[in-house]
Amino acid sequence: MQYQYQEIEKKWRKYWAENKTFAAEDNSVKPKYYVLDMFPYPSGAGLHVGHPLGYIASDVYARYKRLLGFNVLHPMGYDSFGLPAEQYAIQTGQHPAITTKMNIEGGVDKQGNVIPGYRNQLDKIGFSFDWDREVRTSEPNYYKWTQWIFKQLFNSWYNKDSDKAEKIDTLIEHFRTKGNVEVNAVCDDVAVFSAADWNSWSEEQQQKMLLNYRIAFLSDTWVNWCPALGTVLANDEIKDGVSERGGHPVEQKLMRQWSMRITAYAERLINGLEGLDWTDSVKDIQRNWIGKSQGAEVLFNIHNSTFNISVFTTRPDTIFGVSFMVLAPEHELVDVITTPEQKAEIEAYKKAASLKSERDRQSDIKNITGAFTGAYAIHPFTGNKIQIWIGDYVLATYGTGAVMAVPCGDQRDWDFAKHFGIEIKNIFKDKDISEAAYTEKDAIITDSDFLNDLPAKKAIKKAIAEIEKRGFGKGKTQYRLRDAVFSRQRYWGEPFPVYYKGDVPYLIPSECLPIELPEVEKYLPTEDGKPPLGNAKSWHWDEQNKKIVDVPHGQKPPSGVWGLELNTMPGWAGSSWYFLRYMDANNNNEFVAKEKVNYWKNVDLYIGGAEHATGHLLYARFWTKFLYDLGYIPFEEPFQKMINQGMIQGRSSIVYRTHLDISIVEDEKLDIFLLDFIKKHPIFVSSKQLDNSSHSNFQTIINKLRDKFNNIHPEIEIKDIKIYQNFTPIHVDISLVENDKLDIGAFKNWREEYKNAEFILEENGDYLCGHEIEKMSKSKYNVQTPDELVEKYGADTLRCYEMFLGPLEQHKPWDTQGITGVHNFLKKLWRLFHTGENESFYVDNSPLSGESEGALKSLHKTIKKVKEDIERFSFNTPVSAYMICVNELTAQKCNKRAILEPLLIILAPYAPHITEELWAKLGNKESITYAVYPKYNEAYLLESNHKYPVSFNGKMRFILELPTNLTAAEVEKEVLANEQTIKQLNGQLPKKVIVVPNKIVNVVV
RNA sequence: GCGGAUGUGGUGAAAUUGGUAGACACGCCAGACUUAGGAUCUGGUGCUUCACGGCAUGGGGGUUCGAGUCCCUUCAUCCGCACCA
Repeated sequence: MQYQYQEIEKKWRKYWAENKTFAAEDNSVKPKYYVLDMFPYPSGAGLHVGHPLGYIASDVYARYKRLLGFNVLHPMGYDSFGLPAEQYAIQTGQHPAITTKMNIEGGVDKQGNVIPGYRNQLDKIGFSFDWDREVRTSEPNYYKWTQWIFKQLFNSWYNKDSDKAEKIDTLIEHFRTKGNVEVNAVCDDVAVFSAADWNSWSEEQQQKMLLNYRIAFLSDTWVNWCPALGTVLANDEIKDGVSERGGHPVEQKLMRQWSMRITAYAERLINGLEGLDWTDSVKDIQRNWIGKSQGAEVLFNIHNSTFNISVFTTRPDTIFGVSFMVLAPEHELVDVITTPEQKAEIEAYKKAASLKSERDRQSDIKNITGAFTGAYAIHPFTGNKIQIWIGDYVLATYGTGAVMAVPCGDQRDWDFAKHFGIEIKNIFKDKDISEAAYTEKDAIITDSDFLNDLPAKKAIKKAIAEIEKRGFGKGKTQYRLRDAVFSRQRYWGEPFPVYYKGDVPYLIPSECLPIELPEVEKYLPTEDGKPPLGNAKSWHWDEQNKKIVDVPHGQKPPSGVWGLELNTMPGWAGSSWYFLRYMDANNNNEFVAKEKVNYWKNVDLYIGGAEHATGHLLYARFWTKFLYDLGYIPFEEPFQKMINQGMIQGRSSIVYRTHLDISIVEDEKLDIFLLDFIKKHPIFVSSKQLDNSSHSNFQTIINKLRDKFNNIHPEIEIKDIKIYQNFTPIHVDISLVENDKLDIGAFKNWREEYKNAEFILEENGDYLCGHEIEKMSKSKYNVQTPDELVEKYGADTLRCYEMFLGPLEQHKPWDTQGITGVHNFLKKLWRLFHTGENESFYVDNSPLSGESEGALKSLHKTIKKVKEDIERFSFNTPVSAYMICVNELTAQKCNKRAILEPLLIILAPYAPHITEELWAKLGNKESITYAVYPKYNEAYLLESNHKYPVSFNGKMRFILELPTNLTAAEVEKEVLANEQTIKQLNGQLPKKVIVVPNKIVNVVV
């Protein structure tokens, strides 16, 4: 009986779905294990073989854990809000909800394209997802809770004293009784106020003050505005100065926006990384992104002015080396301090700087520019007057937007000083600063009053202490991380549960959630530039009746009715907490029930791409810490262990096109026929013949085409005919190619213009394509879908092959050729169970006898190897181990149930369908999913002899088989007595003999 | 510039604590069986040499009886950050 993978796989997928085989238990005495894949965005293009790579690995692990007796949570869902569906909606008018649904469930889109549907594609691969827990971020019953979490963020502030988020009520109480004097909060700059002040304020004034403290807050901020997408973008959504999606330019714009005070968590986000089992690379990217630096904030008075300039420095020890100051051109004091004589120059510089885009400013770093304000600061220690400059190497958005320039210790300051001829004072003992600044921290400070003779480390401490003592500054930690902009001017996202009285935001009561996305006529901004929700008919809140009401455009709402928020939430809102929802996906009363989150806790294994390092992974950690602070969940880090799978690159096939080169006896009118003929007869040269124009086929084709041309145009006399020796590489659809061999017939039908193509072939008559490794994309015709492979080889083959390809984390090219090897392995496995007459199912049920020693050894070696490999997340090596085992058992003609049955269990995580089938054929009534992973027995692996490789000076010369129970001395004796040794020594005396028992022997001569 | 990762046959790769480099596959070569095969099976296959042997884990150096593995140095590719004071 043949291995009928199509039928088998269909049968078991049906069985699993009907029996809910993979449903996780919420109340179980079993230990829990939570395996999660990164949330996919369901795009219309569907999956290619790169996407399921991580899913297969996590599925193998999930199934493996079940065999070990764990209660495994392995869910899947969709991050279904997002730009592509909305862009499509703008183009076609189709509601993004419809597109999104189709992308998940399949169908035919408006342009007639068949959309395979994510779910259909996933199902074919045999994943053990618990589909009853599926979530979609764009479903109201999901985003209800995203809105609810937003409300918690709005209703919280960050208390630095307790170092956690607290309910805003505690803050209000504090304001009411004590004002804000003793409040130690992460907040915007606010003036001091008393309890009396607070109590005297109007509701509006109080609300506005609270916005300075809330963790979700509304403020006027400089945002990255992307005109092409019509929305603001977060820093992590911008790559190289353009939008990550679509590559559109981005500009800075001052807008009133929702933000999240993620900066409050900067320190905890850095510290929390320590205990995580993530790659150093992703941890570093996050540390880098948060960008912690420690130093001091120092105030410099301005000569003849009441103003002062605050600077942040990481090197307060070099304060005696300050020889000038530089402000960012946007610094608020620039206009105030500039002297009348310098006004013109400063204005010109400011203008020039403002015209430069962020990108130009970055790319133009070699060009040193700046202008002198004419003003002077007073050095706080020496009292010296120091020049104040402006320069665009100082960023307005970092620190205080001003620096104290120490040219001897900072290269940028040094360059600036050199360029403008400003004094460079050396405060480092015995260091030469004539060619460049000395930026190492190992120099001894000199010429610096109380810091003299101290190394940098000690001097920094002493300088800060002195600065604080004298009251013109303090030690400070600065972060590069910015608060995250949380509004998007788009339609397809979560609506905010917010309405406005004037410009003060108020929350919709929790019992009224979700606030569902309204219908709009078009998905573009309104004519007066408001976000798409401005097009909605019903988008006002009736406070009294607690419902959304219709207020016609241009009309003033009646009293008690207020406009709702027009922005929507960004993509990362829904994905920042989805892993919690899987624990309790259908709960209508809570975002997750306490007892469930207490049982499941955090994700144990998280698999996905490394590209989310600064976005999703940071935001999800932030929200997790926040929910922990408020006591909703019992852990602070969402993803304990993470593996970042590598990208699977495409392997493009290339054909080489050229054409005839004909010259005729001149007749201009006929040129058009000639060109047409040439165009209709493209010539493709097989890749190995490119340098071989002497190939007889070249002449054959020339002759053939000449005859053909003469037939059509006998009146035209050909002067010369040859093949143009310049070959254009063209991507050809990989479905027309197998093992680099082109299916010529299919190729001719692929494109109308190739119908009459001619081919210069290899000797054996094949057309061989060239190939290139590049990203999988439609335009390169190199996309390999899992569906095709499942069709051709089965899901088990695909699963094993994707794992077999190489280490999960590594980037690797897709090569379909190798898949047959894995397919053959499964066929061989099948044959082990079909040794009866006419290859019918047969296994030997009799107990093992002496001659099964080899089989036992093969089996137990494999049990051990596979277990160890999976546990260290080496997903590729177990496949080889299975192959070796099946090869050995085949050679031994083993058909014993006692051997084959455990083999099925250990293989089940990789090849679930075929193992279920054979497991059932063995007479088992329950799914193999919950079988017990076999214990490996060391005794079967013990050998009586060991084959010692015998080396001379480290070079292996021969193998000597000796009993394993010999001592090192006995082994040495045996080796030295061996005639091959005597031959190798050739009369020389061995200096030393190294014997590692049951490993190696090395003779030193 | 800073930080991280990766370099092993024609290809994907393996070698878990330093101990036979190239397991397992693909591809290729030869053979068997077939009307045929993109089916199945057997054997061979790092490079070099007629051979004994020699050379091989990006390059150079070191530690060691022994290095793909540890240390130093250098090169290449990829990723992240980049006037962050």
